[in-house]
Amino acid sequence: MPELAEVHYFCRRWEPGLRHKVTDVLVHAGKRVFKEGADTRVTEALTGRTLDSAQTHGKQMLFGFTGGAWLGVHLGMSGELRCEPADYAPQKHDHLVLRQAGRTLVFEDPRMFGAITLEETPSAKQPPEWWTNLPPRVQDDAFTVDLLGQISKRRAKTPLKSLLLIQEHFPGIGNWMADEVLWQARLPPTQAPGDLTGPELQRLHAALRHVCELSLETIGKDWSDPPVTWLFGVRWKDGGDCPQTGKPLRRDQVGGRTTCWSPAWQNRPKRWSGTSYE
DNA sequence: TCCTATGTTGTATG
DNA sequence: ACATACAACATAGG
Repeated sequence: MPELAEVHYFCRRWEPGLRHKVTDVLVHAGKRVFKEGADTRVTEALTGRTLDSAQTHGKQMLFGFTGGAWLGVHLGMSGELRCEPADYAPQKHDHLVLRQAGRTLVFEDPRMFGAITLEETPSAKQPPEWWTNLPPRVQDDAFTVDLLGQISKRRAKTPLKSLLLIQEHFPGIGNWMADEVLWQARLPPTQAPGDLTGPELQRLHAALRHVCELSLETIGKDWSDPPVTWLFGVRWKDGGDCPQTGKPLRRDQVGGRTTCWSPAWQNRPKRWSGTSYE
């Protein structure tokens, strides 16, 4: 499930635990989701500590605890965070469970493509370096059209769809959001980024911003659907029609990922070589 | 039974 | 060195 907006939603599931002490930690030790021995260190690091902060950056989450313990969470393909009653009985795929007096915070991940890291710093005000070194968010001021142009030049021939999935450049964009952005920007998924014109880069930038912001306000806030005018509502299975043209959507493999798009809508005007009206 | 899946990483290939 | 392609990971559901 989890892309930018879903990650934000799941992060908020743990917010009721803020300012409350962790009384007990239950771990499925040895599971692959735990990186660098986090499974053996997490109990001592978090028991008795208070959950102090919760934040997201793209698909990454960071939970800060008093005393400078930092739990990094990535949901992979099937991860979820939930807040359950204090007497909740952990299930098969609940690999990390934090007990508090009034509730139980749960990390569940059946497919185990997720990741849990644990790092200690001198204080709860000093996040780990990996966190402070993350690239600008798509929603940040630092994510400019100019930056998008630079990225597009550097990976000039990578299919646009594949480019948008590179977390180093577009943190939080996943398969459905990439399709949505391309559809809203009216650009074909196989488009070469290096050939994008100025106006097309502007459109791509605007669509990235819009899709991120609006999905955070809907899915990210309360799991409600984004506008029915989006591709989102019809992209999930075969047989859907383009909300703009009414014509059948196509599903192709692009860069190894299923890509839903509307050929008649996501096309570029023909141009004569050697002329430039942009 | 076979195919698909909202992700990432390591390896092979060009 | 660099970019791109693809298998692999583990599980559930259609």
